[in-house]
Amino acid sequence: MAESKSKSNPNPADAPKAVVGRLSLYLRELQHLVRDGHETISSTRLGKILGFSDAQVRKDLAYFGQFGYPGIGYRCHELIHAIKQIFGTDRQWPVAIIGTGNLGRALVGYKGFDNQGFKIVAAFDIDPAKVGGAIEEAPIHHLDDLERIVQEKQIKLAIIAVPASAAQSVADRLGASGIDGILNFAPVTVTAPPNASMVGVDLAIEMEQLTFDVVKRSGEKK
Amino acid sequence: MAESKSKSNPNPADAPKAVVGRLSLYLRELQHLVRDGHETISSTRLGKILGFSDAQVRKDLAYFGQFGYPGIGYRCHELIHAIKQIFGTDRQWPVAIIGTGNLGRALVGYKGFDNQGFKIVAAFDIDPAKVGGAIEEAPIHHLDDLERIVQEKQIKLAIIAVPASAAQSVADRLGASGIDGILNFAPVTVTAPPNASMVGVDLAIEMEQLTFDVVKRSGEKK
DNA sequence: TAGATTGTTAATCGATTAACAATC
DNA sequence: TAGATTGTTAATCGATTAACAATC
Repeated sequence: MAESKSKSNPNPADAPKAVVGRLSLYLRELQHLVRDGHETISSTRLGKILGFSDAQVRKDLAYFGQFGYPGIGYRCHELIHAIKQIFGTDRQWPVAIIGTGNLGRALVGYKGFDNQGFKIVAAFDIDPAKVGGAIEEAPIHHLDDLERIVQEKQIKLAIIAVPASAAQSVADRLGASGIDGILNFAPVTVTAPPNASMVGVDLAIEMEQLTFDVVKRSGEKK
Repeated sequence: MAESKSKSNPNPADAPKAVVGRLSLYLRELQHLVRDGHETISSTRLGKILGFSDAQVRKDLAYFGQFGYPGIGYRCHELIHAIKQIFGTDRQWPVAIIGTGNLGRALVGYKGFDNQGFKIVAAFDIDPAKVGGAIEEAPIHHLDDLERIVQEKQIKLAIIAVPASAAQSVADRLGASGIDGILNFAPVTVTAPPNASMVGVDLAIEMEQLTFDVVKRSGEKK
């Protein structure tokens, strides 16, 4: 019954996936702009850099609030702060990683996570030779200790970097441990546990998207 | 003037990006289905597994041809073959990787690439201590030898795994060397060289997409 | 034949773009 | 004030869904 919002005030939760994806690109670009000494940026310029229209930039941001100044544009620092709040990355999230093969180890050491608000605080494996060790600062625990460590360290996010065959069962265990979000690198369709969100990244699929474009071009140019 | 195609025959090159993305998911799922012994699959079942409608599956595939059998569904093997042809991954693509840090090394060893038609045949770095070595089977060359090796090994695809600050200049050099497609892991906006396609993967951005969902949910549930 | 399922058309839905009054 | 630029509405464009004749 507390229905008082102005009619034309899109709700952030209604933002389409595509908009949220671009929001990340805006944030990344704004951070580069600040490093280059820019105080403000217009929707036209920001769009040009990223290959979007000025209208799209403004519309996208309008889902989340009114951040701009007519005649001026957007103040970079201010907008960065606002977007980080939207993503929840104005604070640091402790993250668990499951699987310490090539990819898992590389992800633990990936500096881009730290910079953007993610800190990998624990790794898990089932190989007794690895358990007890550590990668960078993160201790490697046995997967059987997942629930305990997740509780102790208040971990809400996890990264799956195990073979495809193990991915679903790991996802289920993560759900049972109370994890809220899972980033899945295993190249397989995994059903998200109830109450958890999931994002999948398949590296071979990204390559396929590329070859499709390359093959398409070579067909046209012939 | 050889304009004889039936009017309702969508051109593969017209397929929206979203459709091509799902095509990769269909391929991946079909491969799993074959491994599980399935001969055929209906659009309804395939859609259900991936969370799409039956109509969407059929419409997506229709961009590329008529692959189904009314009353039967799609023959898995046949459809896999057709999709691989569309992506050009019915043959093996030699791939170069630039940057042999944590991520670069992990990508060279990533088995998912081999399985899907990509073989990393050369790595590049500018660190004299690394040049001359090798990762798995791939020799590490100096970046200055890029053009020569690309020609010799007929490399068409490259992966950028260098720091953000170096990404654009590496992309430019790749373009100058005649590379057709670039998969960029550096967390920065990179402009594709003329005549080359580019796909970007930003791992921190994928995590952000996840936290957005997690934050959204926690807001709703309160 | 009856049942299953496709490919395609038309209807619906959603996202992007264009335009402009309001604002600094 | 004149110039720049926003937020928002309406118009356009594109993608998804529903429905169904055709087919096995």
